[in-house]
Amino acid sequence: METQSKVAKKTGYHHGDLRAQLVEATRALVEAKGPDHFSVAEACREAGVSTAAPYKHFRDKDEMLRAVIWEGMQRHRDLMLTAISPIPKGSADRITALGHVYVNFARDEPGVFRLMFALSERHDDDVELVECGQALFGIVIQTVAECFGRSTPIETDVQRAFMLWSFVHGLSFLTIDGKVTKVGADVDLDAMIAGITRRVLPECFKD
Amino acid sequence: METQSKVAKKTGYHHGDLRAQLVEATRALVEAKGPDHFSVAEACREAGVSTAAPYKHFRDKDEMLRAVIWEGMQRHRDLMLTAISPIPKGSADRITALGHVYVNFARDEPGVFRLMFALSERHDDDVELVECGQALFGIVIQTVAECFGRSTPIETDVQRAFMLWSFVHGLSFLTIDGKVTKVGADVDLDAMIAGITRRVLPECFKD
DNA sequence: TCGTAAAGTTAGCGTCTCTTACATATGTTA
DNA sequence: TAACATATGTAAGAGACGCTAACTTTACGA
Repeated sequence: METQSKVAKKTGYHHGDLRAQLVEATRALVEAKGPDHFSVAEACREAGVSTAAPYKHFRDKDEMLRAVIWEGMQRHRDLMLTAISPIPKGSADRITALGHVYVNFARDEPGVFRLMFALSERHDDDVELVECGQALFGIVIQTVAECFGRSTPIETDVQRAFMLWSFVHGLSFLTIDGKVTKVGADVDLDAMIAGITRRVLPECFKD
Repeated sequence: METQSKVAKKTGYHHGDLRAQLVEATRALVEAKGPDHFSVAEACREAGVSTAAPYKHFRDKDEMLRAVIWEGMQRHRDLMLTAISPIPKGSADRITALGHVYVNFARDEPGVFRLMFALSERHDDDVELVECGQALFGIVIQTVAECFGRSTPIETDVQRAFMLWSFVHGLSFLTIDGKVTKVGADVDLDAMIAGITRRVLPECFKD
């Protein structure tokens, strides 16, 4: 991840990189006020330009949000790959590591997380984003397959991966929506993820 | 097209029940255009009244949405209770039945479902809604406890209930966001729910 | 029958998105 | 340095929306 606003060299009239600056402002606003309370005008104020400036870099508001989504997906993918890289292939620890990254990302960047998944109806036609999402799920499938000693996944691997995905996805939403605390139960996220991994991939825990 | 509300009797100047008519119009618009593309003005057009009329019945736009959320929660709860009532207490079938109701509700009313859970940040202070959500989760906890022959749930029941909730919650979102089809795998929702129930409550399947 | 409150209306303010027309800075070419 | 092309920025405004204020119509009980 780049620290755009710092790198950006303002040359007086021209910004060094207004596009990046606007994306960063958008991301910050989405986090601060929620995905549906973001306004282009406010992002402009933040970046110190007029309200028309963004339209030299983005077609419309949705394209600004898509840029934020795209960067978020890249970050998410990098975090996942980084998390599993030191763990030996075939280990179920890789699965729990992926689960932690998933939930942590949601907790750290709830606004972007929502944008990436919950509010993506209007971004379905963006091929790049759809492919990015598929790649993300592909990592999970691959990791599950490796737990069973397969280099190419079979159907049951996909099913198990989807089960795991559903679980951490739901857990993420319940967490960022405050349902965890609001429900009276004190939920241990780590134990939760470990528990579900053990239940979905019991064969990998026969030690 | 006029929304023919069931109760509303138009008496010329006054509506019979504009409030109910507006809630229904709001619900329909939320379903049709998504929770964040709903506008008060459009609901007014739909109901055939001026744009100022809603403010005699609702404090603001959010309160209109909250009314939709509240009705949705009531519907959701009724569906759950109806689904488990014919199934004997203690049967794990009750759990799968609850899971089906959950996912089906999300699939049938994705807009309201999103509103109820994903976008409830601003509605957290509404005590009535929070209690309604707690009651909903309470049903699941109670049903899990019954599977173990307990009438009052213990901590592990809560943990298991939360696991199940996380799963169907995530499954619901992935379904309505089209991730199920977009991911290449053909996912059988029924098998998915049955599978997770069996994994989270294995003791109940020792037949 | 009259007075009042409830439930509508119109008019309008401020804000938002996004477009159009125009202005300014920079690099290249001569 | 002059002139031009390109990239970038500004100013002004159309149209939609949320919401408020003040006025009007209707229902209903004293």
